[in-house]
Amino acid sequence: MEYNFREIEKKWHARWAAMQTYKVKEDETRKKFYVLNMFPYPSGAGLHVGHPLGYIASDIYARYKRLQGYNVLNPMGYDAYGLPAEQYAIQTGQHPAITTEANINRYREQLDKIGFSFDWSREVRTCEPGYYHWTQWAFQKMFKSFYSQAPLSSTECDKSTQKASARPIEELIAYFDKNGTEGLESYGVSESEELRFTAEEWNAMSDEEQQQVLMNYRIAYLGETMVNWCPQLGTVLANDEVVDGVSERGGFPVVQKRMKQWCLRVSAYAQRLLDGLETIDWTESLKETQRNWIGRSEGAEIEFKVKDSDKSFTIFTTRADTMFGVTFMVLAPESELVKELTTREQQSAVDEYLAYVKKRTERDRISDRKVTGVFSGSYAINPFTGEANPIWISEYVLAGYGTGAIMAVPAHDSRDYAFAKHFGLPIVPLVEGCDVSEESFDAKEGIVCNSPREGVKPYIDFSLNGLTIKEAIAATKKYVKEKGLGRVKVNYRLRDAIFSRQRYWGEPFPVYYKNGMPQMVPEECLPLELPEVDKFLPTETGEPPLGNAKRWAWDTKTNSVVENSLIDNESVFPLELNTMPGFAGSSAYYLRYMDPNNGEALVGEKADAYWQNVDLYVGGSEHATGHLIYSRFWNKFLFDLGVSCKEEPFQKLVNQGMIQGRSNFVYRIKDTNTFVSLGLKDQYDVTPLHVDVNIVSGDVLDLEAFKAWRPEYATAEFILEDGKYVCGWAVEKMSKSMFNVVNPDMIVEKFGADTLRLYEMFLGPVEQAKPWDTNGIDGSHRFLKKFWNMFWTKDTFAVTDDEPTPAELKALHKLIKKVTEDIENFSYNTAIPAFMIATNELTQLKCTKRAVLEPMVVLIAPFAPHIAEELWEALGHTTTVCDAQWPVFEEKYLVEDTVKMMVAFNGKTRFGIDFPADADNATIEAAARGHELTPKYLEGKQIVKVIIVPKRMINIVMK
RNA sequence: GCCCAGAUGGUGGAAUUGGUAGACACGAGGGACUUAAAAUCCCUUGGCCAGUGAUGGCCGUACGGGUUCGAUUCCCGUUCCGGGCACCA
Repeated sequence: MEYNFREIEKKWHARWAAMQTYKVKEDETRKKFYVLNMFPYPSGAGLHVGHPLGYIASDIYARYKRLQGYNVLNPMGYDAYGLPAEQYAIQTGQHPAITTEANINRYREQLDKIGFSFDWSREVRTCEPGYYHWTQWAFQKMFKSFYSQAPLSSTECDKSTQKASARPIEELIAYFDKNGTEGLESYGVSESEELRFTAEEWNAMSDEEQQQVLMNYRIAYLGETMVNWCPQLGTVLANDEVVDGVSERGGFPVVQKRMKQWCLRVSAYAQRLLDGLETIDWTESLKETQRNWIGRSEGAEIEFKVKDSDKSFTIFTTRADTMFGVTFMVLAPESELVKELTTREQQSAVDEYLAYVKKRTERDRISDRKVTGVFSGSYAINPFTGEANPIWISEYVLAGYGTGAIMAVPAHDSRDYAFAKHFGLPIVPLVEGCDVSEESFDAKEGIVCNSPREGVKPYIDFSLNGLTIKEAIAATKKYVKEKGLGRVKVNYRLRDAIFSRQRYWGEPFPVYYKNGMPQMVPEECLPLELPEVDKFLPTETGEPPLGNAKRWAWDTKTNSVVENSLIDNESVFPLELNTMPGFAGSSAYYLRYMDPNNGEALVGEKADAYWQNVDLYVGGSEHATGHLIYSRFWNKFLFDLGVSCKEEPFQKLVNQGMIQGRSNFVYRIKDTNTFVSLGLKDQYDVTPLHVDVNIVSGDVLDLEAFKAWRPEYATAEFILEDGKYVCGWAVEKMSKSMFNVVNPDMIVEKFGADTLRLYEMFLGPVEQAKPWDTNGIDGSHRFLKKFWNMFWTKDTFAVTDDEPTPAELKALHKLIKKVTEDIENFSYNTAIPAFMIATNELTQLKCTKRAVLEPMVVLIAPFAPHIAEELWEALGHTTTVCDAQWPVFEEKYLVEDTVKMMVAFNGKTRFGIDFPADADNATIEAAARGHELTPKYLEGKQIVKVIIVPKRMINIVMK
């Protein structure tokens, strides 16, 4: 019987669908296992062979766990909101929903061909109201929450034992009613800026004023901050969406702009996001990337008074030990202090500088890092030395980090050093023996000196001289705290996430505006559905695309969406025109899969308690500082609310490597239509041109297909070598423009899904980036044919019930051991060779025993499910192979026949003779010592020592 | 600049936690079958040297050292490639 993969695969796809083989239900009697892929954005280009890599890897694991008896959740869905569909809509007028739907259908068709064990009954799409209901709901919950280290009701003594958590905003309001902000800092309440008011002042505020104040504390808040504005995309972007100063999508320039936007107080969770990394099983490099992104730094905030003024300001430093080396101060240009501290004489110079800074884009700042700055005219008094230091303004200080102001210590900070050299400011070294004539000494090592300097009358009774830097940092912090000069502070690089996008194709905010203040659409009215618009571009007045919607106003009487024309700001109010960013919908989708059709909650308590969190998450590492931070934040928030029972959403994470394209080239002789083969190209002046890899086979060009490929090549002529045209090749990103995209459909059509699955796994470690090379696929296909042929003699099914021989059982159990270990370790690329070896061995043994072949079918089922099903059925089973039991490895079948003796002498190691395997170590050692069994070339030499090494080898060292 | 991960044949990659480096596959070469092709099967395939031959010897896991009877594996230094962060005070 021939291995007819086309029929087999078609048959089982139909049967799996009809039997709902992969549908799962919560089952208290079985242990759960949750496998998840990062859900795809359905792009118009469809899948290429790189996409399914992670899906195949996780599918193998899911099927394996299922065969081990676990109740496996393996869902799939679509991250359906996104820029490409909207850009396409702008160009063509086609509604993004239609484009997205079409793309999803195409994705589904392609995915189905590969034979995944997804439970499609749990499919989610982020753009469907039933789904984004819960995205909107979570946003509202964040609006209605604030964050603190301890409950505001807790007393002084139990504060430290309380947990940091999101809490209802009512708790904060009650506190303000009673205390104002008095004592608030001791609860560690997260805030945008530090506010001070009394209970009387609070109670005297108007409702709007109070709402304004609460924005300072809400986890989802409307904040006026510097944002990354991308004019070409017409929207703001989050930090992780900006790469090298240009937008991640499209590569358009990004400028800094002060705008009022919805933000999420991700920074409140910075410490928990950092701590949580210790509890999860991710790669070290990914954790490191997140640690860098969170960027914790411990330091001190120290207050500096302004000379001849009652003003003062605070700086942040991690080098409190360098207080005696401060020679000037620097403010960020965007700092509010600039206005306050600029003197009349310097006003015009400062204005000029601010204008210069404003017109520079992020990209300019990165590419052209020159030293710029301007003197403000004011001086600050160093609280340690009493010296007056000039206050400068420079773009090298960032407004968004620390306090937007620094103390400059040019001797020990390279940036301050460059600035001091450029503007001729003094440099005072503080470390014994350091040379600061050419560059600053930034290392945190050495012995402190000049603190205070000799001959300078110390302003305060304090000296750091003779201490190590570390000791000096600690001593200074302690002193600063005791004397009330400042406080110990931890800063994080992680910023709050900008949550508004000036776009159409995203979740609408369930928010309307009354007197300019945002109000939440009542929870029971969710979801607030995305309205229809005529145009997907911004309005003429520059409003976001939702400004084009005719029906986009909120009637508080009927609690419904009504025509804009009815807006009276009495009972009908304008709705929010921004939409949510891409990461909104992807931040909690793993929870929705647990209970996708629940109309009452994001996830029901029972479903959440059963599935808990994702055991194995597979996806690309490009989400390290985006999705994987946001969804950890989102989940922690839901954990605080009691919605999610686990603080970390993804226990183990595997990053699949990108599959790169392998491009092919033809070489055209300049100014001709003649193409020369690779080996002869150096004899001519040639231009390499990309050629479609689909008309090249084994680097040999199909000449007819090439002529037909493009009209201009119809008359092409060729200079061949050995009668063939050989193409050059290179590894590049897989992309349409390089003509190196390989479509999985074509592979499936030609070789079958099982071959594709096997080959993708065989290509190399899942985590590693590797080039796709279709040439090697024959090997995987040949293997499946061999595997199939073990079961058949001509057209009869050859499996017998005879007792297997020890050699056959050994081959089988070697395989069970290897495959089980390799799946657990995610190293499928080494499991597949084991199958090939076992198949060859058993074929040579002419093994047709059911006791051997049946477990083989189960072993291969995760990798090649279609062929496994077909053989399983042929073996007489009425249930699918998915209900089989994973074979159990038994050591007793693996006994080696012999034990080797290794002999080391004269600096070389040699293998000696074999002992019977059942000889025990002592016998072998005694025999070796007695010289009875040593080979003849060791005659007369003396045994120095005998070492027993793993694998039961005996190592004898001779002299 | 800082942090992380790497470097093995013509190619993708193996090597159980220090124990016969190059599994397995591709490619290449040779052969069998065939009118021919496809398919299938068999042999060779890291380099150098010796031998008619079975075979034997030397070198070899980016480079230079070290530890060890023994190092792709552990340690120190260097080079190169990839990834992350980067005026974050």
